[in-house]
Amino acid sequence: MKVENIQSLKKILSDKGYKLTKARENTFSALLSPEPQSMATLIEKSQNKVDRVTMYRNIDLFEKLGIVNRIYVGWKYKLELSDNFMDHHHHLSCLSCGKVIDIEDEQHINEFIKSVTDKFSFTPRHHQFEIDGFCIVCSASKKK
Amino acid sequence: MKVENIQSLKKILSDKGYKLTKARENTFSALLSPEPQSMATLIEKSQNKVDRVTMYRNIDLFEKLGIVNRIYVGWKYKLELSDNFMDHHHHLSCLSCGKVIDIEDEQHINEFIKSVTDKFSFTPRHHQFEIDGFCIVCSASKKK
DNA sequence: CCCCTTATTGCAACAAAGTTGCAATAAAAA
DNA sequence: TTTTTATTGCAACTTTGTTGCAATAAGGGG
Repeated sequence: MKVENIQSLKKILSDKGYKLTKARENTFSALLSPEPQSMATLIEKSQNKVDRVTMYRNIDLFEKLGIVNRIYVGWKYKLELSDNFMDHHHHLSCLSCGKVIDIEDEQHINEFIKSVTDKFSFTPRHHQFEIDGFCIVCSASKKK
Repeated sequence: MKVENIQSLKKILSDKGYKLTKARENTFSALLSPEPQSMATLIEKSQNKVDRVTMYRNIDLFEKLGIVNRIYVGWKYKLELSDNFMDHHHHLSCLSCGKVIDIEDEQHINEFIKSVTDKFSFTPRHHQFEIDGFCIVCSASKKK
């Protein structure tokens, strides 16, 4: 469900009976970024182009259409354009200082996902694997 | 970091220089439940025993101490008492209708976790594995 | 190209969720 | 019991997300 440009966005929308509007084009533009972004950031980037409420509604729609992923980092969620068939985020998150460490390694994971989704006839869009705990620094220190 | 009773709660707190207070006892009581609960539920359960703000502060503290886990289900987080060494939640979440399907199967996962956390000298507290996509019903239907 | 239908937008108003500063209070240590 | 220091509750505020509705703009059909 990767969106390459405005035309492919239009196709995805119209296939489901939705319209391509200026607000949706701008929503899409705001999403272009190498990093996942918070809702607040998207809203700010689109100041006086897209209304706050419309932004919420379109992000919801995009998510249902598989155009964007909502991922959790620490306590908050962020948004990003879907990229490949299966986007993913694997990280370690420190409960104390909030540091986030990204991890790679997919092999085991991919088999696991396939076996599970097949079992429920579930169509995966993206996945997220988070381990919460304490980083090497915070494991040692006493308070805070 | 499992808390068995008020005495073990007191020990965990005082070991780090925190005090055991009535508010914290009540926060702990509210957390007792077979199911993860939302912040709103905890606040409501403790009506006129613990102030809203204090509840937020103590839940934050408990999380840092590893007494509670914050888990994401669909779009919102819920809270639960830590139970074992490694709590976990694995589920499929439908982006369209919001249905959540729990999955078990740990084997691959556990090795994976160990290899990764060892590598970063990270002390795991709990983990969560979520696959977002479309359930068998929503994969078929056209809109919404 | 214009008209018509219907989805979509922006606005205003509201509801929910989370945060901050501070004076009063209650643990725990002495 | 007194003293010290963390913790609480309150009030006020910020941020985040939602709802209803009238005005507007896509896009399909003639």
